[in-house]
Amino acid sequence: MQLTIKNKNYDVLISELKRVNDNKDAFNEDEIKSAFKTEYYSKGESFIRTGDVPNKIGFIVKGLMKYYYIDPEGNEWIKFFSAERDFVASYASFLYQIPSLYNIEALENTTILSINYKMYLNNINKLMTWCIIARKYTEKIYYEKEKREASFLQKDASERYSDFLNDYKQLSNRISLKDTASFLGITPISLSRIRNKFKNKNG
Amino acid sequence: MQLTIKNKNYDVLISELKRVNDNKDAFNEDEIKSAFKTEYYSKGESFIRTGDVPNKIGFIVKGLMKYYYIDPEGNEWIKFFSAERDFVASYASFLYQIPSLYNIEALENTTILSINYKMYLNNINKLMTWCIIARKYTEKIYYEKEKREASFLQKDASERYSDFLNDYKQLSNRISLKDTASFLGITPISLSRIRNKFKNKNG
DNA sequence: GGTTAAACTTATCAAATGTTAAGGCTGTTT
DNA sequence: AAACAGCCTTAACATTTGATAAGTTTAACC
Repeated sequence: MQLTIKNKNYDVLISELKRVNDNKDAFNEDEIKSAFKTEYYSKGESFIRTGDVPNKIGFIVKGLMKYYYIDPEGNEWIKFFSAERDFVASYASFLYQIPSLYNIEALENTTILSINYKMYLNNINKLMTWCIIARKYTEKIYYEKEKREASFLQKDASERYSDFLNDYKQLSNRISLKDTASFLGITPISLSRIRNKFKNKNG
Repeated sequence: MQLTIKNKNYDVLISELKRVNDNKDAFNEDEIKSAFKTEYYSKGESFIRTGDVPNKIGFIVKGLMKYYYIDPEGNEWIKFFSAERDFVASYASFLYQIPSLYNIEALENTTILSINYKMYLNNINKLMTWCIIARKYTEKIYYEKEKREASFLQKDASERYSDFLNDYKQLSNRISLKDTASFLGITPISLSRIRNKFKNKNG
């Protein structure tokens, strides 16, 4: 029974890897199973803590996680959300094996498949397919950062909120106002005001 | 004579590629010369224009370029500066072969070595070394975007300006107030006020 | 040398966002 | 049921930033 569930988890990962690799059959289940282990994180538990050197990358089978910085005043600033079929990692810190600049924490009970640094290095340096996948993943998250940069440069908080509702349509109702504000780089109070304006405009 | 100059240009590129590739000798001059062509851009000329599908990536031998969005009101918002020994590209658009979302323009007379899309694809898909270099380059610019995201989330304009002076020590006096403000996501007037405050504090 | 255009500064007022404080609502704990 | 904590809203005031306008400096051009 447990085995069946685990196989399903691996199926999700394999189908995602295949998709990224242009649906070429470059992986078999045994390869994946030996590299990735299943882990569970309850709501509120951390996948990575600020200051730790990350030793793994995860793939989310089910659930939702937030990435956040903590500033000198102790405030959280969320840089990213990851949900089903996303990878989850303090990526730059993992690559350079330096302390993570941010926490990654489960917002819901979350199931992941994780691969450790040693296994990652073996794969990335020896297998062209893995290198392609790693590069494409990096390109994807780079593109997301680039879009986010553009919105910080050009748009005010109202516009960024409006974009957030579009970009994270399905996810946005799983995320609290406080966390949404944190993601937008404003205070919860400011976001509450913005919502109020929207309500008055559209109602 | 011209040949000598060109060889020097290639030397800079080769040494940079070697550095990225952990100083392994994976390139020879002929390989590089057949892939990269020398181009010159005068101050004010564009390397890529908004809306064009980028057909090349450049390596700056000498000079300085700015990357900028143009918003609906016609204002420039600078996302990045590239100078000597940097690659220069509308990278995401180049990779996906979609129209560039921003302009890249020379702030000084600039010499680059450029590689076109076809040549890039040949190399990236066949040669492991190129794949590694492309991945590392992507990782590097991703890391820069990540730092920039953190500063937009956590810091106000004064702090961002102060960080800019540190991060771009050598470059900052080659960049105008207007362009600096644009890079920081504020108006030139606002930056002028911030400078004034700094002056009064430290003088 | 004089003209012009662009860059930079300063001032004033308006709008957006932060800060502090208070109160309501919800779900949890005891 | 009562107490409590966390989330959300609202209000009042302070600060930051934007918008407009005017004036100065700088640099380029004729």
